[in-house]
Amino acid sequence: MRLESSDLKIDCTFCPIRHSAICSRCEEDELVELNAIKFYKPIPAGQTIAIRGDRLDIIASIVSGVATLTRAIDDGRTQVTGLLLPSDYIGRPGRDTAPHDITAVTDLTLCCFHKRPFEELLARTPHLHERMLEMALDELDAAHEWMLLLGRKSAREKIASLLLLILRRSHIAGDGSASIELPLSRESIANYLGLTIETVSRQITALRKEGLIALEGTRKVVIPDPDALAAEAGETDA
Amino acid sequence: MRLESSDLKIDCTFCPIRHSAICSRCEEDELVELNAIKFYKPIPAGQTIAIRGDRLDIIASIVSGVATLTRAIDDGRTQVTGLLLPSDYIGRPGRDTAPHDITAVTDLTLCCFHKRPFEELLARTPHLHERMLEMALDELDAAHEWMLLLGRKSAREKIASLLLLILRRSHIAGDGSASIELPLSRESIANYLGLTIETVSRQITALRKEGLIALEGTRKVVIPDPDALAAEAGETDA
DNA sequence: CGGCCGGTTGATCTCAGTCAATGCGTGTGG
DNA sequence: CCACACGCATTGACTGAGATCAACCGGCCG
Repeated sequence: MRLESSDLKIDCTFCPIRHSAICSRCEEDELVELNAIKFYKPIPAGQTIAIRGDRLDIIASIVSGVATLTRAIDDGRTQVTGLLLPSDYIGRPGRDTAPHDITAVTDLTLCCFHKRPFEELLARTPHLHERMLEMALDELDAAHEWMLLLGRKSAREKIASLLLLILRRSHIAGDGSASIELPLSRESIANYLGLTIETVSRQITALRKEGLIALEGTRKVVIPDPDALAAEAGETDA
Repeated sequence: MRLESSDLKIDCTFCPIRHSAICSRCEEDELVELNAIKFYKPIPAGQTIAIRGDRLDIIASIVSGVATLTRAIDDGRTQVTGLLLPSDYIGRPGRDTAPHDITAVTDLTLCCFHKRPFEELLARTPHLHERMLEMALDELDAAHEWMLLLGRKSAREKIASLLLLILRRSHIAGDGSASIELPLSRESIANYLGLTIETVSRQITALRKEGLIALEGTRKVVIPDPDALAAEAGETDA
């Protein structure tokens, strides 16, 4: 791993992820301790942050930007197993190596901690521990949801589900219609949905021709009626 | 949820999952506290333990038996999102409702805790917290591995991978060959692998005809050469 | 201007799904 | 004790969704 040196330090009070990241349950005094050992790290789009099996001795929250977790089979098949958005974290207390490849999709700002001091702090800060467990369980639920998508949904349902996922996580509560910016390339989308780029392209075109979505350029998607799209996504529930 | 009353209580010292469950990191005094609030509950095979969205106010470790987690779409499509074996746990501190259906596949013995007292204990027992976080992260890794399988592997690779998974988790280290007992019906296997029962059946037959496995009845599988099967599973790594 | 990269579109193929029949083991009732 | 039915698994014939192979388009950069 090539994350070592500190740069600037921003007061946690003004941090955009202050109330949703691993630190969100921390009191002032706990924040001070975290602040003492944190350092920011910018990562350019496209850069590999970790490779499966690599030693990884930091824990880091995503302050801004998007990253992916991927697993691959040696013949080139690849599966994106997770999408990391601001407030999500990278790295594992108690683990020395990365369980997947981690790649910056867009330019990224990370709020990093070296593993050892972080683990020490974790051991005596239940608020931190609590929040990390909660986030891990949330991620687990999201992974299970995605397993349903990968194992049982059609290509069209997969695309619709992805668009809704991104819409929800960017929660720009428009009155009815909404528009989203896809952080992922067609190839990454395919690898996230367990499809090929051609199928992704075709399904997006199909949804466009049916008026369920509109495209502005190749990355911006307008969703005139999210509920109609949800019906296409095979959603029963929230 | 219909888990309320206590039955017999076994001393944790003799518990088969003492060293792998959520309590595995606990000291003697911590075990005493856990013991004070625990109760065992037998569940017959086939019984539904929780339904997605249901109130679930226990945390429970599986002492013996096998259970599945499933997510479903209303039209009948179903995905098994997790296989729970002895030492795995059910329920979530900090969550009131079940995020998936939980079903007993075989007869089950659960070691249960009511949520409130458990959470209190958790808050002042870092060993417990630590272990739960570790287990959640392990489960997350397993889920990501399974996403690779669901999104990218062929039917044959899926079957081979499942057989190896069960072989490994039952770790009856045979010298070379090995045999396993499938806890799941063909239907559950299909729902775990994102296939249909017909495809499962055909692929098992194919592996049998090629001598990669042998069947004894419909549930017992002999694997003469696990490495050869691993090659069919599309495995690069451990 | 030309090449490259990412995306789209088209033609064809194939793996797994669907529909349907059959086999097999177990438990039930005559 | 046998007959039957029911649930689970296997096998076969056919179909179709999505993969594969291939051409093409448009923006960007050298």
